[in-house]
Amino acid sequence: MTLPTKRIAESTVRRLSMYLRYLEGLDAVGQRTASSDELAQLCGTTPAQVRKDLSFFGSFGKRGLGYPVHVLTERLQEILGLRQAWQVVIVGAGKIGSALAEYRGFKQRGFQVVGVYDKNPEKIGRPWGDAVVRDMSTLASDVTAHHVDIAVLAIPADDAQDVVDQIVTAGIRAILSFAPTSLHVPSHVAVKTVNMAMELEGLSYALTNRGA
Amino acid sequence: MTLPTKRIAESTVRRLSMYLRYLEGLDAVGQRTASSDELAQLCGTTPAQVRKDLSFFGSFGKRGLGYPVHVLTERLQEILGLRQAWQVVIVGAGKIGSALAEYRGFKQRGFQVVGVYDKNPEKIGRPWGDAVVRDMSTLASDVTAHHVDIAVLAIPADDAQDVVDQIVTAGIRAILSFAPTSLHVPSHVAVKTVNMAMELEGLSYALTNRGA
DNA sequence: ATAAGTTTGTGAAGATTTTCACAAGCTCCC
DNA sequence: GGGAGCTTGTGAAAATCTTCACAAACTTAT
Repeated sequence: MTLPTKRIAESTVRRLSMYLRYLEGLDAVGQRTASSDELAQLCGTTPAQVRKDLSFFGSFGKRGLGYPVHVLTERLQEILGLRQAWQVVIVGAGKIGSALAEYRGFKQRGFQVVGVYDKNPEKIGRPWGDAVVRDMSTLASDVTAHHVDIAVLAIPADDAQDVVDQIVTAGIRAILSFAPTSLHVPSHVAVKTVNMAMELEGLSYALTNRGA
Repeated sequence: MTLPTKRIAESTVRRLSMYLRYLEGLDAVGQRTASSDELAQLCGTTPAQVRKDLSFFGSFGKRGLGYPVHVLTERLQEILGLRQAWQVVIVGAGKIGSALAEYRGFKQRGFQVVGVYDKNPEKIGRPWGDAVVRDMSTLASDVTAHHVDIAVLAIPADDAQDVVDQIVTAGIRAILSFAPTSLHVPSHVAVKTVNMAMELEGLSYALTNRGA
């Protein structure tokens, strides 16, 4: 069904995700079609970029009219793999993991939190959202037993690689890390890192060198 | 002092930030020099990339030896604008803002939280870290009065553009947004957006299309 | 002092991503 | 039904970013 002949750039996938967000909004208010120009303005990109991105996956639009909102919404969900449920564990029962689990769009889009883990004895056993914080020592075996797809790492940088090695061995397939460190994984495991310090430092750079 | 003749790519700046993180670590344990190869392995990039990135700002290394850790650390801090204090406000007194303010590297690198804002009357006036949550209606005037440099937005997508417009008018120069929406600002304002949903969807895409 | 062994700095080549530009196709109105 | 007016889809061009490859320069050993 989804058969992009070439490898799709990460930047393209990020934009697809953004198109989807706005298309869902347009669909909700009953708008039937949207042009590449309209999508581009909403997403802060260019019409040509929108058309090119979508063209990798087929031709959905009608010339003279634009793209059918509802159809394209479903197609993007399919392309992005959002029409199925993913099993997610959150590692680190702190503020970040909590913020993520709280975010309504999270569950809505098929990301099911099946476990929360921490190594701090004071946190283990405590209720946490719908779940209970479990001992990190059971993480690896749980990942294997429940076929967990994605692990969200919200733990200190120094602990991150060790946990990654464990869950990779246990069969994890994707990792979203908030630890400010680079992670080494085999090539079949997908990794994204969100590094807040890096973003802030990017702003600091921009403020410092704005004239140049 | 810092005079990169060309515009520096955002990806380069992100890597500089990462080099700095590891260099600080090496410096702390007393290592005197580091080769491009060592830095590349730590950061998950290539030696050529490291050398190219650093070469934009001058030649810091010694052939046959590598880069002087301490000198390069200071130079990168300077380049990234981290040898001065930035005034930061956090908008939205929720989990994300709290996680950020809690992060020790935050203050350590010169990002001073001078105010936390929320529009929820139940939160206004409550203690929050070292500060007290203030009414969002005072945000704009505070930004102007205290020459705030950076605003961290941890609020719902629907509220984001409105707040952005206010603080831009009030003189903000940089924004780090966690709201899952694109923001429109004049070109003299720097913006970074961290979109967790987008990252997760990127992983979903990778899981779905891993074979291709 | 010399030779052997490293490692930087950097033009040039290569790869990737974005933008351009326009033919082809669709709608709507008269 | 035909023409005016939009909008897509897409090769090709342009821009951007990464990798290559090697001379130059430094260290260390002898």
